[in-house]
Amino acid sequence: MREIKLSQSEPKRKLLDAAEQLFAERGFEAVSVRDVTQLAKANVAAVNYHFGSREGMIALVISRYVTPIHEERIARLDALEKKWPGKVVPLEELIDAFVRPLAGTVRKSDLSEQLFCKLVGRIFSLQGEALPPAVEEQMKVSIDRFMKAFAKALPTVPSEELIWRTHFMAGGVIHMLLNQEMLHRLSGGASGTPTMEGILARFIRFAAAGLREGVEVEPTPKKGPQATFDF
Amino acid sequence: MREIKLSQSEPKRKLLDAAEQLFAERGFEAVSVRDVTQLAKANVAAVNYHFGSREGMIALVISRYVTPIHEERIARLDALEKKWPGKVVPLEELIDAFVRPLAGTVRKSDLSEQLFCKLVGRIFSLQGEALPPAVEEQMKVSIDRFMKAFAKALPTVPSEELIWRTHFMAGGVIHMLLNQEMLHRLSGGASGTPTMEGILARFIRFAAAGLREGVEVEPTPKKGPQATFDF
DNA sequence: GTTTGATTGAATCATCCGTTTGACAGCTGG
DNA sequence: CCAGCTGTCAAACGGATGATTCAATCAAAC
Repeated sequence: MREIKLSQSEPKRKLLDAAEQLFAERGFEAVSVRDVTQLAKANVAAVNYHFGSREGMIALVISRYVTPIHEERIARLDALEKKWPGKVVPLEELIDAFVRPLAGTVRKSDLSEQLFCKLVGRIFSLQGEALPPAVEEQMKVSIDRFMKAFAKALPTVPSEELIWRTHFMAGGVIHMLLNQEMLHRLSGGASGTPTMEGILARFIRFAAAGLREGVEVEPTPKKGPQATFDF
Repeated sequence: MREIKLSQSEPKRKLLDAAEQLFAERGFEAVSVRDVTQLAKANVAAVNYHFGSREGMIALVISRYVTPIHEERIARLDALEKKWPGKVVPLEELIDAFVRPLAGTVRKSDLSEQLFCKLVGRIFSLQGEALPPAVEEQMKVSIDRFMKAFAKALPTVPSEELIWRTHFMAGGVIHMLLNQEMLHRLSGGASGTPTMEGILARFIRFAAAGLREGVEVEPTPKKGPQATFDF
């Protein structure tokens, strides 16, 4: 009998959209409640009414981005381990599963691809400073699963070394997400394929080479650069 | 318009020291002039008197960090090119010359090593948002020189590819500088050598492998337009 | 000793911030 | 009809911020 409202009320969604856009453009700290409500054409009190506080709104924006990314990471990793039963998942495919969800595969809002990436980069560069506990927990879970997968794919790399290398890799993605626009602009026509797909392919090759530095390559027939989709 | 004196007076230096420490700990945006003057035990007006404005103080802090780093980068690159006259400078030595100045070789203040690195990371993650023009120019100069050196060391890597790879590398350093403390904490005893020297050695191996991914076979020298970008 | 210019100090300004309030409208179920 | 809930709104509150004012201080030059 009791009716449950599932749909987001219209102004609340407009607030979230405005907040996402402004956060992506300027960063969390540089956006005021009044900026958001002005862009959303809502009243100043709307933020505190709908989200409790400014921090609540930020936490909601963050979790709405991180959760789908986390779930897709896990799903892709599950799919990979099912695809290579018992065997070792190829490193490039692991990196792909780890990185691609950050690059806009899961689109929740109607932000442009660049703004989406920028916001994701900002979120993941926070690194436990002001992250909601639930979000931090999700991050830890994915990191843990992928670290184990990386360790299995690179059994000859000492675990301490692997920690640092994945750390460097993470920094590379975040920096790429945050500054791809600037790189496109400054490099003029020299940055080649400006599509996210091309950037991802480049990054995966770079990160894979760095991660497996020093491991002896068995006579496994290596194919050329792969920029393939799995699904 | 108030005249700004250039000579270092005692309270001015104390202001800069306090500002450096707070900026490193909390970030530029999260520090008010009152925080700085309180820590420096100076009057609130001192900031505006000595630096013209809060932004002027920030710009001075930034340039006092970036300029020595830039100069040492250039000096190390000059030394390398003199050490290998006519020859190709080994990639690892180039990366070392590029990265080591960021890690505290040049110490201007009495900040702890971690705070120094964190501040450097914060500065270089600004990426042309609020950087003083002179500082941005210095960055462009070093990037340009090192990009040419990298291109010479890796003649078979297409220039577009090289731009992206150096970009990934830059992200790795910045992330490492900003979050090394967190990594130490999260990895517990698993992160092995926590010394900056050890981290640098790890990073150089990682970055070198990523930069020269795919080189050893079939040298196809390619020439393309060179590009500069912030780092 | 007086003058002068550079600093410092306390108070104040105007503005912005996040949040709260209370009034008001629209709707719903009784 | 009217209670009661929900959402919106203008207005205001208390606080923090960067900047400014103006008198007081102080050391050196004259």
